[in-house]
Amino acid sequence: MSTARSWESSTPLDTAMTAGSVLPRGFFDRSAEEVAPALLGRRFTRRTAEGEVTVRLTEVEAYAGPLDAASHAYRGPTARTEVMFGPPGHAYVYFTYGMHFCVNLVCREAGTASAVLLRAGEIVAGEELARSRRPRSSVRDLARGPARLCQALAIDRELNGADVCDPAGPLRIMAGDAVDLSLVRTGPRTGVNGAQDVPWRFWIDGEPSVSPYRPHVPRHRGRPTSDG
DNA sequence: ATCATGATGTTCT
DNA sequence: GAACATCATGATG
Repeated sequence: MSTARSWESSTPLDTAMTAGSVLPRGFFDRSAEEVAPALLGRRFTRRTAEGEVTVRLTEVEAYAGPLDAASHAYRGPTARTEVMFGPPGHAYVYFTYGMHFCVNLVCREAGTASAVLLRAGEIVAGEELARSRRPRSSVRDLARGPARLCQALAIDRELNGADVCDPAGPLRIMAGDAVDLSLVRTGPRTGVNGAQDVPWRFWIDGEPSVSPYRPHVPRHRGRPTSDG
């Protein structure tokens, strides 16, 4: 088949790298659906003055550009999506639902919008700091979901555009630790209102930190009613 | 476990 | 004005 699981043929670009280095920018210079499964299992580290928190990525989602009705970049560049149209290897952070942030890693060359949403991870370092940021959360739920992950890692709009391939930067994606592709599962994306059938959600089989699948349900804001 | 709903502000129409 | 790449909470099984 020409279409089935074409991402499986992608080759790791970091086999010769040591565990302490970041992924090279070239890793991101290909389509989001190729990059997404290759990110699973890798370490993603946030540094602040308080210390570092690291997650092992367990769930991601790919978004393409103008051909993907679910992508923020579908209708062309705007002030919000400017970073998505920029060079690869940078963080696209957006604010949603009036209170949450989500983070993507930008793929492909400048001018072509494509990105991978980081949906969930397992905390592997800095758990105490992560718990202080989400004091009511169980350990399992600390980074289980895209907005929770941003909370645990203290990611907000200040990090929009941050270079995740910069080894000295506040956000780093590390080389190494990729999971074997035999452990990768795929399915429809979560929480999107268009192109839901594209199987561009990727996760590691059996991981407790993977978020439960919910079909998207549009809801309008509650209105005051005249009868109370 | 699932389901329903309120919270909240930015972006785009 | 409506939608939003969501989460916490409370009800229910």
